[in-house]
Amino acid sequence: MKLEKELYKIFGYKIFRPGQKEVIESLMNGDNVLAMLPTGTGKSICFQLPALLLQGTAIVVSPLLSLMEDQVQQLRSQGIKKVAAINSFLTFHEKKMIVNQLERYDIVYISPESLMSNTIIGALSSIQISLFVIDEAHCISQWGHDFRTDYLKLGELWERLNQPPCLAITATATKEVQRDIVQQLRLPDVTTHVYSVHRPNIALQIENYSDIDEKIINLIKWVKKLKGPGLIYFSSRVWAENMAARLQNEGIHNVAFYHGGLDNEDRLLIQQQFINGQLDIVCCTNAFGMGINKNNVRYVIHFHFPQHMEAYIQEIGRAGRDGENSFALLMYCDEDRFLPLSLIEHELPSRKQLDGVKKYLEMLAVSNLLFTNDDVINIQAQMGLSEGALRFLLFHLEEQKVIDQSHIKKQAISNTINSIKQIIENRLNKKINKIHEMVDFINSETCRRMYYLTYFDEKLLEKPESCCDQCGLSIESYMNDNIHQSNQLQKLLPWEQELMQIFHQK
DNA sequence: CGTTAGGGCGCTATCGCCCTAACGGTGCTATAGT
Repeated sequence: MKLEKELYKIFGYKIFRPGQKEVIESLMNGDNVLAMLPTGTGKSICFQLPALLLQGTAIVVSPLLSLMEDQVQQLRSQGIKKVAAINSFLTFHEKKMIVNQLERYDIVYISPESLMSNTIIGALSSIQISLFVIDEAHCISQWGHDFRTDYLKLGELWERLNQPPCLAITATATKEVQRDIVQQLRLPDVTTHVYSVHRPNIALQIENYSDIDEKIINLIKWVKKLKGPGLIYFSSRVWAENMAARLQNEGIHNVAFYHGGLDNEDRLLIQQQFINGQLDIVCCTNAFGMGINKNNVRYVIHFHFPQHMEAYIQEIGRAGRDGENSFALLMYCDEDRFLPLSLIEHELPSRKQLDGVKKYLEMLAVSNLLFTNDDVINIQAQMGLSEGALRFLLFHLEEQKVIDQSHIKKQAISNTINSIKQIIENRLNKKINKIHEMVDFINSETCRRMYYLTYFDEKLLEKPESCCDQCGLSIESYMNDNIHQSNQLQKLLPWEQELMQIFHQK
């Protein structure tokens, strides 16, 4: 079959981008596939095209509501109508309508949380599933182990659905994350199509500052000089908001902030304004990024450094998708090291909270009481657990069968709590290690590009002309032309300026 | 680490100061009925 012909007929593209055809052919062949394709190479085509060609319904697990809505809308605008997203935007009635006739759809987008509902699983069991797709599959590894544990149940579900061809697709995953994805999904055989994370058109720079005030002053300097549009990453919401205001006070226009605390409407608005070019700069937390399809982002600044190399690569990778020269700047000062450590520690239940849970469960068990929804609420309130931590806890209590169909196994409580403590400790160690890797990268004195490629088990084959601060790069090409000129003029004395103007005839 | 919220205290205080503890980032869901 001529895949190119179908590609043209359905999507209007004449040729495949690197990797797309290979992935599609493997899927059409019935293989399970792990694919890592660079950002901006049209990852969704990899499953959309075979989903439309194959018999049955493709299930696409997607991490964000906005991603699902985006893709459904895009497909519909291309005349592909048999697509749907099952999520909380739907009314009960709408949801029921779709679930009752799932087989009529070619592609159904769904969150891992919705996917775990018994109604949905029941409906899925009775239809033919063409593909089981995990979009942004690094979420399994990055989020599944902590605050979105439903990601860890996908493997079991896939088995229950009789193992239809599975595609796990992402832009950024180390070898270790790739292994984790395959293991969590319980894929017995997998065909991997892994392409380079190398982004030659993004120049890398890291700067050290003695304290936070110096950093703020320099951020303002950089932002005034750099050619936009740009993204500035912070690791707290308050910082993102305050610096957006500060930049506006400095006379920089079209700046907004974005973080998970905004309501859906505002988030959508800012995304749209940034994509449409009405905003030049977004000060954001790591909430901003996935699903932002903007080609011409010229720079990404990290005011705070991300928690691991993968996140760094993901975030700087939002620059220069059009292939034009772009700039990634990381601003570091020593006191930054403590924030991520403390974030991590509050993420999972503490030992004290776990001891409290243990007491609570033993009390229920002694009285021969069932574990009800009220108990979930009580535990969360009494121990002061975040929602993420609570879900982490429930996931492991259920997985280790301390709580099984509302029954509590008294003999297992103590051991399980201990083993959860162990899991948390391992998890913390891993994450702290990742932060150290990040700080090592920042403090290293070798080529930045070679360093991160090595981290992803790749070799630097060809060094771009404008590489990194260690290899030397000419910053001028990333500057805002107008401001660059006026800065030069400002340094001149008035009579020099006049002379300049005469000679340049401006 | 830095910021902030909240409690205690002084002893002219429905105020102002100081100290301490807590927090800091990512997202999904809701199974009924006019």
